[in-house]
Amino acid sequence: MNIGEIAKRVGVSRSTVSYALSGKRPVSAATVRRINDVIAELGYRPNASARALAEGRTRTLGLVIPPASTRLTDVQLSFVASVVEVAAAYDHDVLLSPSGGDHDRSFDRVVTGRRVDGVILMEILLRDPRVDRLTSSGLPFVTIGHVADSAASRWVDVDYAGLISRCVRHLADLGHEHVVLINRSDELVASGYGPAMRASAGFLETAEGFGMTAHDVCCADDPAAGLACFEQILERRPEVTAAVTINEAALPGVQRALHRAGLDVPRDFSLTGVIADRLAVDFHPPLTAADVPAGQMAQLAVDLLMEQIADPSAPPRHALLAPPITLRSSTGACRRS
Amino acid sequence: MNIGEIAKRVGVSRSTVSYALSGKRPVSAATVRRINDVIAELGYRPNASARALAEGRTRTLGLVIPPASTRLTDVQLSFVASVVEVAAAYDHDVLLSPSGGDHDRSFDRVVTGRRVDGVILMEILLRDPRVDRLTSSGLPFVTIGHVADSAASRWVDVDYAGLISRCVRHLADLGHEHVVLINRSDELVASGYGPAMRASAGFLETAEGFGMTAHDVCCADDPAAGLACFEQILERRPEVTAAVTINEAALPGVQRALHRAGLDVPRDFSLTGVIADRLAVDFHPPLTAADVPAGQMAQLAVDLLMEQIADPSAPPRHALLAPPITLRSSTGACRRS
DNA sequence: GACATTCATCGAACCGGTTCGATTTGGAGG
DNA sequence: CCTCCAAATCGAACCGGTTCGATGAATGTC
Repeated sequence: MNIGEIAKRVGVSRSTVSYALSGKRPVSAATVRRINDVIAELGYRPNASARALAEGRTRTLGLVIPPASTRLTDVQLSFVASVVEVAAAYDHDVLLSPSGGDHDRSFDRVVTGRRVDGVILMEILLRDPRVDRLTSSGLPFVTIGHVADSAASRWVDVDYAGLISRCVRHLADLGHEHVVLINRSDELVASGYGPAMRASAGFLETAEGFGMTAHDVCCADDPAAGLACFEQILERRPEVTAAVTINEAALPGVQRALHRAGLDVPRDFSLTGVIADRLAVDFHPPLTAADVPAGQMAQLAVDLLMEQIADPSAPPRHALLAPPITLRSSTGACRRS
Repeated sequence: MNIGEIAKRVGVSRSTVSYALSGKRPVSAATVRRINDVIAELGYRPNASARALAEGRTRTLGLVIPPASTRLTDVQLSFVASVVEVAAAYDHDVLLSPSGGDHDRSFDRVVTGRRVDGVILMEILLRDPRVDRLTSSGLPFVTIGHVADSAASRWVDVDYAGLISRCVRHLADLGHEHVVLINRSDELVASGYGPAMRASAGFLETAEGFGMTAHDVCCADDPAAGLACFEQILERRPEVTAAVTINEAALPGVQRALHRAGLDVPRDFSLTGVIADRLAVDFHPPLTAADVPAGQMAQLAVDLLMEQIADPSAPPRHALLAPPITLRSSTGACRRS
């Protein structure tokens, strides 16, 4: 059942059926109704491949995700789900492509095979070869996170440097003098992962500005690493009274370490950072933290991408999100001095 | 740069280029080399839409996921990532479609627009309209979880009934007489969600067989609900000495409730169930539990789907996985009587 | 040297839509 | 009654591949 079959049954030409469906040229009301009747009766749906070939666009967006081996975090997951929903609101579908930078057959297929009209690239590095490939391919794309020459490209990011800086200031206001940053994993930092780099920079700079002693430590993205890492901090730097973190996955371990050490939050120790709301409220006690607004980022990313697809010559735009730091119960005045 | 351009530059016909690329007819070695040279030089990639139209297949699989509003669980996420990777190994891409079960535009587009060669349907209900739609559309599909008339369809599932039954037997062997099942949410049970129904059935039946008193309670999929739900159990049924669960999201709350009540695991209380390994090992103490093998399920689901796509007349196959219950430290002999 | 056979390649049709220019139809205006 | 114009519709070309039957050249056989 193709468009020719519909045309034959209605007794019109294929082009008339096409115009009736798209509305790009006027078709008499009576004809439209007959066409719609037949279509409903036969359950006809236009073939997406044929339409894509003729129109030169696929109504599909590519979403490049980290490979399964890099255990996706909770935030990433909800970002993916949100992207799919926002795209659906634009009547677009989402094609997934796992890419770690290496075994990139999938990335190749998606980018060079004109399978998609645009791409959203998650988890980019400060210098990322995939960004170069996309740039030279001419395919519209938006990155989550931004690269060095950010002005020329389209991106959405969370202002890790600014947020972490504000967290440190908050701790300084409460009288803390010895603070630590629990960052993401060694590997991520080594590979030039933006959020980790910027969090570290914002942390050290601001702490120095307030005359605090500050250390930043890397920690793998899992509870066990969080436990080990935090116990080491408590042992080696007993003077530390507050921690800032962007490592959500390590939090359960941090909590256990605090509990084992008999430290009460916030009486004996303050904890804050950039943590998705749903994790922050489930912590014990609920965390004073800035949200990672995955849904909002997805909305913005798709908006920016659709804008560029509609008008490739539009000037690059971007969004640096700085969600508010919500005061909950995990930070308090420093009791030690 | 299309196939005609390549053909012109090499000085052969379009069909020769096509055959050289697909290998479906012999082409002289010299010609193949010249074609490959030109292709490499121009960076040519065949247009996926044109190929799909001509071949009648898209080399794309559809993956129907729960909508973002239904917060995806950790296990679901890693399942999605695994499906994408397995599909990539088959040189196929994955198109995502969020579907809540009703008349979904996205689901419609994917299913009826010949956008995909086959579909994997996650989180199906015991009676699911989407299964009927797919069946009548003739599109190959595999479900995660199985419906009532399971013999006629293709599916992959975890044997929740059997696994929960074995968990209960394990607790019976340890001398427990009063047990509780912490099930998934009310809504899921009400809508006929297979794993919840089967877990409940296996639980009650087996407990009865051992002469235990057994209660199953529903609990929303988040830590707060887990806490509230478990505190209520401890208060209303103080005789209970062991719990079985399939609700991973509620676990942190259960842990806190146990801690608040001053109950030590496994000395005072035993806890087991079907829990993804990565969560089970991070629990304190590590949980005796059956894994939810998301990666293996993804592999099997894609295998089954590709098999059906290759030969639509192949007899339906399915896989009911019963991963081993790994003994860790969360279950022990009953101290009360 | 005539003929059958194989190998490499070509040309055209086809997949199912969209789109452009051309054609038909009907009504208004002179 | 003829002309003109706009509305509605048609026919053909096109998007970029795949595939089938045909053609021509080279090889092998007797």
